[in-house]
Amino acid sequence: MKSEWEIFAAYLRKNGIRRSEQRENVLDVFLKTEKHLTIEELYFLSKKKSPEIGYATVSRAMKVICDAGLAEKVDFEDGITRFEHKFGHEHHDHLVCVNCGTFIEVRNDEIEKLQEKMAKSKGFTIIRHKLQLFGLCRECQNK
Amino acid sequence: MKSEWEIFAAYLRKNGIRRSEQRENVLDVFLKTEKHLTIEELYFLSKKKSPEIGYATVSRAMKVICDAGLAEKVDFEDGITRFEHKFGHEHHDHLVCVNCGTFIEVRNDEIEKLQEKMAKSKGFTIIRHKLQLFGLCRECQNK
DNA sequence: ATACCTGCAAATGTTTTGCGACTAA
DNA sequence: TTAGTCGCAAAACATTTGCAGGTAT
Repeated sequence: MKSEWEIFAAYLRKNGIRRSEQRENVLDVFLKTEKHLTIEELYFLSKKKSPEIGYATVSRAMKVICDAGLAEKVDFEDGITRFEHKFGHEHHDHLVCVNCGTFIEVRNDEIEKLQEKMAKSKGFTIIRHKLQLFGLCRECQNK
Repeated sequence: MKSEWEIFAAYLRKNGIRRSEQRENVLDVFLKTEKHLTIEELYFLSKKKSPEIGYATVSRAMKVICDAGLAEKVDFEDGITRFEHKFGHEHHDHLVCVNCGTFIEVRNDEIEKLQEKMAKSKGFTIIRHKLQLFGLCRECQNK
């Protein structure tokens, strides 16, 4: 199985995109952090390796990384875009706590099947979907 | 059963918010349009009744209208916020065509139940949820 | 050499906020 | 009278784009 880096290299080659230290540092930071990072967080973490890096470069790097299929944007409706790992992670939905902001990734095949069925009955072909459950996590309920 | 206007009036009274022609015109436009309107659309439509109205006033009015439980923000990930009717409309999900932008409102009780179950198993209490299925509608598939 | 890439600053695009004037209650 | 509202312009906010100089291939 190909690693993220191999996929990235192949994507760059195929699209005539050059290698660059900054972009690779952004990817490295992204891959090493098992958390949904914002561009701002990626920016500050990348600064440790590339102190001169600009916000725009991080933004551009994440676009390439998303296009390469390694990352995906997530929007929890708080106005900030986060990125989650895509490669090697099967599709999942999110349970988001509206109080503390923590979230859990969940998956339910039965729901996925029903979605497919529902779309088909309306003549739609689903390309992707987004299911977010907003509520209170166990801890926040007990406060 | 209370009408939207009665609910609105009650909400204003309860929260010490005054009546205003502009706000009522925005609400009137919103209620009379069975479509997911953007602030910009609401702004232009409201201008017909209140030519001097400002964008900010429409934005502020929609906030009050949402708070009163009559409208709800919808985000189809195209960067523009739309508003849909909430009062007297039961919860539903959206099937959105990524090609032409049209959408259908759908509802599936079985999915709702499974969501509840899934959340409960993780200790979450759901307050609201959002399910969006992005794909191609019948017409766009045949092109 | 030639595109691609970079950091910076400026631009973008949508929505919100500050302000002095206005007005409903 | 007085606190909520208004329209306008400016601010806010996250992200993107233009540009002139730098760099991988």
